Amino acid sequence: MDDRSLSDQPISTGLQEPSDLQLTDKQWNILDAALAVFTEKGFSAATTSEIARQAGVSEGTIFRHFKTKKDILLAMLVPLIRNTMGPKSVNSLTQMIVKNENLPLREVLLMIALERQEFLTDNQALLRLILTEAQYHPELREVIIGEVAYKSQEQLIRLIEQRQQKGEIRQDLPAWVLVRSFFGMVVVYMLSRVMLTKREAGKDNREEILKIIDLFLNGAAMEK
Amino acid sequence: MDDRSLSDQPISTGLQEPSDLQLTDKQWNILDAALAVFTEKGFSAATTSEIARQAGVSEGTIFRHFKTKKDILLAMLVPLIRNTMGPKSVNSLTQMIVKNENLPLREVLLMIALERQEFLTDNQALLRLILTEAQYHPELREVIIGEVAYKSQEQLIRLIEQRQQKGEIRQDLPAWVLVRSFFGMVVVYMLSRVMLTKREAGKDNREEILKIIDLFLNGAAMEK
Amino acid sequence: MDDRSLSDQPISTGLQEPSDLQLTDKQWNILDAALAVFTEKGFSAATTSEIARQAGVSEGTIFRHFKTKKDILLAMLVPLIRNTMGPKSVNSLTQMIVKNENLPLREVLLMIALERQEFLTDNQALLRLILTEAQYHPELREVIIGEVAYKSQEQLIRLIEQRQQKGEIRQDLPAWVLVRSFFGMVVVYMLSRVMLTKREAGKDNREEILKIIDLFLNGAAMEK
Amino acid sequence: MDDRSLSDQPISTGLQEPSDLQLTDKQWNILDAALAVFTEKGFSAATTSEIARQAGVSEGTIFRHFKTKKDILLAMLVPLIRNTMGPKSVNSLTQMIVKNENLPLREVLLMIALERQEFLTDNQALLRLILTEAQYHPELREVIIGEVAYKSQEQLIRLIEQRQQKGEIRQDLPAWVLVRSFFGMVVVYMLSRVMLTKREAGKDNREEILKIIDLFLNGAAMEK
DNA sequence: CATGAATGAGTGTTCATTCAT
DNA sequence: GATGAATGAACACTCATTCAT
Repeated sequence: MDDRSLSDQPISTGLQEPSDLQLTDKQWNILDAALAVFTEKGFSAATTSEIARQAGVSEGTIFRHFKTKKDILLAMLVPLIRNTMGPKSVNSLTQMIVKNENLPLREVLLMIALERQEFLTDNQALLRLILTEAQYHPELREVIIGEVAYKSQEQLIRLIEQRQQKGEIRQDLPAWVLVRSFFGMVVVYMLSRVMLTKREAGKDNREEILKIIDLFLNGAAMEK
Repeated sequence: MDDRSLSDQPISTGLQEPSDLQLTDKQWNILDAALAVFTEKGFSAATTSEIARQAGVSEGTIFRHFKTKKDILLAMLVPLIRNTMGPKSVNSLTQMIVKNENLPLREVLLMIALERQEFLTDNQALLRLILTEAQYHPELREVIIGEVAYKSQEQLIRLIEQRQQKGEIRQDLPAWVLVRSFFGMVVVYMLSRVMLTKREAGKDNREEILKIIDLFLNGAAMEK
Repeated sequence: MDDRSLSDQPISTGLQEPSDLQLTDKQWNILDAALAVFTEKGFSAATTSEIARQAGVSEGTIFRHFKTKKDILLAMLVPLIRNTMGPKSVNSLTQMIVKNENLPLREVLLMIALERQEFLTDNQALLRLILTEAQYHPELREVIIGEVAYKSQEQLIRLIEQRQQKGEIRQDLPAWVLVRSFFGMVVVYMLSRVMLTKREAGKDNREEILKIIDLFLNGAAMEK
Repeated sequence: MDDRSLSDQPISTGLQEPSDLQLTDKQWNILDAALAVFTEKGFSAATTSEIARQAGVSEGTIFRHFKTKKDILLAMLVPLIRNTMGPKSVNSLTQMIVKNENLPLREVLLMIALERQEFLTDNQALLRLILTEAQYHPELREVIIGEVAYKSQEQLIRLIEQRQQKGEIRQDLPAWVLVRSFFGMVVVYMLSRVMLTKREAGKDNREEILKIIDLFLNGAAMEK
């Protein structure tokens, strides 16, 4: 599975409908090529000529549609985040939370974790690009925080508060502490899995995730 | 607070003693300037001419001391990680763990978290550079994993296993799950604090960290 | 007489028809300038910036057409040798030999010598460049030997063997000894003429060449 | 046999006696290294730092003794030619001519050719350097012509005229035509031997040279 | 006198951007 | 609108030459 092509990536479906964003076929070709080249080399080491070649257009054409190289990056990433990655993340969270209001929290957290894991695996290269370039392009940083981080956190906070009201969850800790902690536990586990191991991606790690959820719910201390 | 200059950064103290690494004053100047420029622009977008200007030397001088631009990066980062960042992290962990064997775990975890927080705050820009460039330079990746990540994790695992034997900590979860989870909770909290807020760095957040530790030890679930 | 510009040089007529070699005007300009600069300074001391200036193009343009400086040299010299210098030499020899089968050898040798002299005079600077750079570029060396030296020698051997069969020429010496010797006599005479004297090129030296041919045919020894 | 080191080369013996030329040990080291580097890379592609390294001195020292890189070249080549190569060539010719006044010309020419061949073989790289750089440095050109070419030719002319007076050699051709022709025959034979073949240097080619001398003396034409 | 670190102009080469066609 | 040749400033890197020690 090639996670470098917008057309093959789950995340890119939003862009496949050009009318959505008033993008012509040609512009879409360019952004698709840009995604591939930027993710492989990084923004700075990528060249517009390679993007042009991969897009099957001339270099001149690129600059007819996008004023600068930076514009290509932002024109590609910002809508991707705003229209696809953000909504997709938020909606899937919302649905899982709403649909499963009566499921044990443990089950819901597992679903969320597995879904996040799939997302991270499928979009590894893209996420790496986004996080790297966010350092140098504040526009990007703001979109990520505003459209993905903040909104996702909101949904998780909703979940936690829901369960706090139900009495399933401690009420003496602010919801955001619980949310960020859970997120941190899961993400660090996933990253270490991706970075440190060569285990094939398919291997089922549901058991390991369940251990983390158990830890989150019941704590590390010996039960009194 | 300028966290871009080696001379102002705690982490760089190891390098400030040139004899340690056989670095001349001039070489040190260059690496100091390189840190500033690489940190600001990233490796690829940084130019040797700007490094030269900031170091107050000619461009030729840079290449008398370092064969390529990439060599500058690695000559700066690898010793920094290997000789300073790594040992510093590992030793402070080791000491805190050994010295406080009889302190409640909660206290030890607080000390560790606060110390990590200080480290992260003081070396923010440097850490960002290291993690970004680790993507493109496997040498760097290996040093980080080998000299910092792996060794630090080992110390924390020692701590957890010590407390498991004492019966303070559950024994039905592998130590590494506990370690990575705690690490994830704390780091994501700190990162969100750094990225999302404008609160001045000085503000005491001991209370918040204690909440996270409470969560880690006692879990999110309502006590039965 | 400017023997440094392709456009003024007989040898370059083949290149002046760009279609022959798929060379655009601009590429031809660059190669023309390259010939001038390489000839004047030698390959190593010539700079691409001077070639650009003389070609009336920007330095970037040069590298759009030729990947490296060495490529410029070879793109200029190899076709010149292969398509122009080589065929021209070989064909004119062949024609002189075939057309004048019944002329006395003395007359044929004179024609050949005069033609070689004209060639050498017209292409002095170019020949000097080729022979100099052949030391450092084996590709060039091979082309010269294969396309000019070997093929020209073959024609002369044909002539000699033809005359040996007719009984005009001694048969107790191998043809190649006769050929290389004649060639050596003539070339050294011409080089010394070019290098050592200030006589204008136009001066008729037919008498002197005839003496050399006489020597070649009849030997230096007093007739018995 | 390393023909790149002055100390191993017949030609360099003249320079081994520093007092001859007021050269200190250090200067001699530099020139020795310069010879090696210049012959390998050519003047332009050679670097002063490599010369310094091979000479075992610092780069600064080089420029204390020789104002510019070009000065090194000329300081090395000009005395080499003037004091060693020239005299050696001329003297050996003179001796062979004077000592063997009564030997058949054929024998004398053979001795001369063999001696020239040895010289050329022993000093191949040096000769290539000299001829190449003579193009760009008129000082060099003048020394070669004045100290070697002209003086050597004079000796050969003396030989020829001696034999003309004895009635061994035709008197209807100017001596210089005979000399240059003989020289051309022999040199082109030797060059083609060096350039075109891989036969080991040691192989005896006395027979082939004798054929050339036979040709020179008796001519190519069938004897009437 | 010797050193070698420092220099800075210059090298071949790249690349984002422009613009005539 | 699309092209791709042309640009020229910038790039990483080199090297003959200088000069403080």
